[in-house]
Amino acid sequence: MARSKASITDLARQLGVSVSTVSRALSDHPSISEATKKRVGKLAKELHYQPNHLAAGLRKGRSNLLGVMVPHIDGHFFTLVVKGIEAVATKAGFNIMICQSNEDVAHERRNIETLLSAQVEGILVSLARTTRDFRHFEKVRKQEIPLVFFDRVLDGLDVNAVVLDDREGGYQATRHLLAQGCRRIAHFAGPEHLNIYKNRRQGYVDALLERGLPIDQDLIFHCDMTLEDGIAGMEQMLALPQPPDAVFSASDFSVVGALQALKRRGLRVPEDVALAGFSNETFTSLTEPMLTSVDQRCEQMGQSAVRLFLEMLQEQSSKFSPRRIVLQPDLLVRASSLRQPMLAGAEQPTAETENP
Amino acid sequence: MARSKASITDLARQLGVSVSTVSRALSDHPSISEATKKRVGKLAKELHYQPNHLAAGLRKGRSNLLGVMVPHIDGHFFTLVVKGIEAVATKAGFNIMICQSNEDVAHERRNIETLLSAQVEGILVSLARTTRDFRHFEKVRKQEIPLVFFDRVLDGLDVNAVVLDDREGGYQATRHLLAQGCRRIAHFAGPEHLNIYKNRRQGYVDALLERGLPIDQDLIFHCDMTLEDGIAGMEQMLALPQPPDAVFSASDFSVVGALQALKRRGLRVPEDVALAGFSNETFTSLTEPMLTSVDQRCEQMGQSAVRLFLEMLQEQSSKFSPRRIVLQPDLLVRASSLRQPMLAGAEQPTAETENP
DNA sequence: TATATTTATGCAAAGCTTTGCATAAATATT
DNA sequence: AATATTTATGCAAAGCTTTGCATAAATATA
Repeated sequence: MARSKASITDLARQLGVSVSTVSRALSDHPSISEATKKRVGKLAKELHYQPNHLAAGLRKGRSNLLGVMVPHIDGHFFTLVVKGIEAVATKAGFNIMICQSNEDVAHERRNIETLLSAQVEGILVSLARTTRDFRHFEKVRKQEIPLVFFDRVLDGLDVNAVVLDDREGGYQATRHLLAQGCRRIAHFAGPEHLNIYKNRRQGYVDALLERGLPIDQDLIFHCDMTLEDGIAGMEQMLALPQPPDAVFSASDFSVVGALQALKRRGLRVPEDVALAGFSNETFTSLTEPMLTSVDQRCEQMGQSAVRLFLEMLQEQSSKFSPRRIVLQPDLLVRASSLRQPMLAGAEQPTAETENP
Repeated sequence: MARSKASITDLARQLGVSVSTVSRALSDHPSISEATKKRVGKLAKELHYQPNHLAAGLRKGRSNLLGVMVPHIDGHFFTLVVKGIEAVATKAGFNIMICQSNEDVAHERRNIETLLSAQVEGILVSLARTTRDFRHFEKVRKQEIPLVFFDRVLDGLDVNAVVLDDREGGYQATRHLLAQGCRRIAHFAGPEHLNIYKNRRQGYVDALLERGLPIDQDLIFHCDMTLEDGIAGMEQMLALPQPPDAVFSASDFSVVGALQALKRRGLRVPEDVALAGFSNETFTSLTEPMLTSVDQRCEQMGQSAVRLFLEMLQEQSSKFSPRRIVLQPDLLVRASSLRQPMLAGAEQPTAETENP
């Protein structure tokens, strides 16, 4: 019947009261009598009244929108981050508007425009791989809109960010392998211009040095972290006069490659070569043996990003002290690296096994 | 300097022209002189003017927002669908607002409210597992807002939807196994109240019957499709007096379980038992052997859903003829089911190998 | 030169809410 | 009974754009 959209004005007219009364009644304002509140509520339901957020947002200067930009939605990591973002944002009364940069700066620029136009109250962003230029974020700052980076940030930039302690992840994984008795530990390293890979390698190096072990460049294999790269890397390692007894890979994909290469050669994991990866991808629990990996706290990263945004919102943008939240990785020890049976439930391999 | 937000009014004042002129200049209206357009454009850039979509949307009655609701964002399938949605929606000038129902009807109801309040111009939704009641969608229809379901739809409901032909997927997979010479084909079936699983099983049944083979209930294992279920199912099958020579599982997860169980027993895949799964999960290309699986055309599903929405938008909601788009699955043949070496590039196993 | 046409701009309303201030009615205070 | 207080409601502006209609200026036509 009633073709569409009833507005607050319609309600007012039908009830013979003013629009302000209706507005206040709907938002449960104390100076409206219970009686009218009920009448208004009843009619609202009957007419399927739907508050118009656009109008309200316009008037109040608040959109209740939170913009999110990721390089791409697919893939394990960003998906989970977005899940975390959605959860917290929703709870705080925000709707999230999502877009992908497709790893492309031009896209990124355009998306920022769009988000700003949509009057988002904040922007959470993980940079495209190629982004080096930051002018498009200037505008955001000019408009004093809270901006939070997550995972991918340019080093040295004084911005709000939540990142994983990748170095620590690499460090823990390597230390764990050492604790398992491995002494020639190889590393599959990713593109060094991405800080995440640089840091993971640094953790690996730190752990070895701490133990007084040399850094053997032959044991470091640089690649793009694909499964195929993993196979190639493993084969290269096995061809060495003194092959490694463990591999810490900066990616789960390449560690699967290593696993396949080893199996093909009839070598046993972890007895002959122990394996550890990074990211805790779904499939790490599906291989045989299951793969030890470093969990990146994806959901928590999303949650922290939103919380940071909410805090900034509180502070009225007056205090301008960029914070950086560093999340601690979580080493998940599984069969691929377990040479010495552990006590049940022990997921922190470091502390107690520290001394030789 | 200029603390924040310049509006069209500010531009008008500073230029000594009216707001309407500025508005038209910005939208490149033909009746504005090039000269003023340039002046306006210049100042707009200087002041970092940002059009306010809320205000524009309010005035035009168009929000350029498209609502999307999925049961959960994580996981292979929905992630890819969302990716597809985002791509097409963005191209059509829409921003997407995303929310999760967490497989919970109450959540779903609330989300619908939120999306409607946000004045979305359409809603794409995949139902929560538990949804049986549809009153919350009534409101959407009342407001004549285009509503498109994808993947999960209640049967018999006369709504716009884009779904996969799950029966065909099961049918093709089974037919392929038959063509590979398998004759005792087991099936791991999912919860029957979900039409996707029911249909996949139906495809399996149809293929067998077509070939004149009996449906052996001992060969059908009902479960929740986890990896563990797959192990259990496989072991149960192997204990039969006459074990199967192939398994078609309605999920990739349980087929990995089957693979593990087989390996543990020292049985070869595909020589002793051929395997095929469903969903083309990432890890299907990471196992050894790689797993044959049915691709669900996730991205295409998202794209189709948006296109359907756009069409409805065109038709002014006058013509009310719910359409249903049925996507054809794509059987990806990999080593786990390949007993007879195929010609390179042949991904359709049916047609040419039809007759015994 | 007066009239018709074109070109460029302005006025003001509308879209839906929210909200400060004012007002009317009802109740409490003396 | 007159005044003060409380309670409930209304008026009108504001938030930023868009747009139909009107108008002024400039150009073309007769």
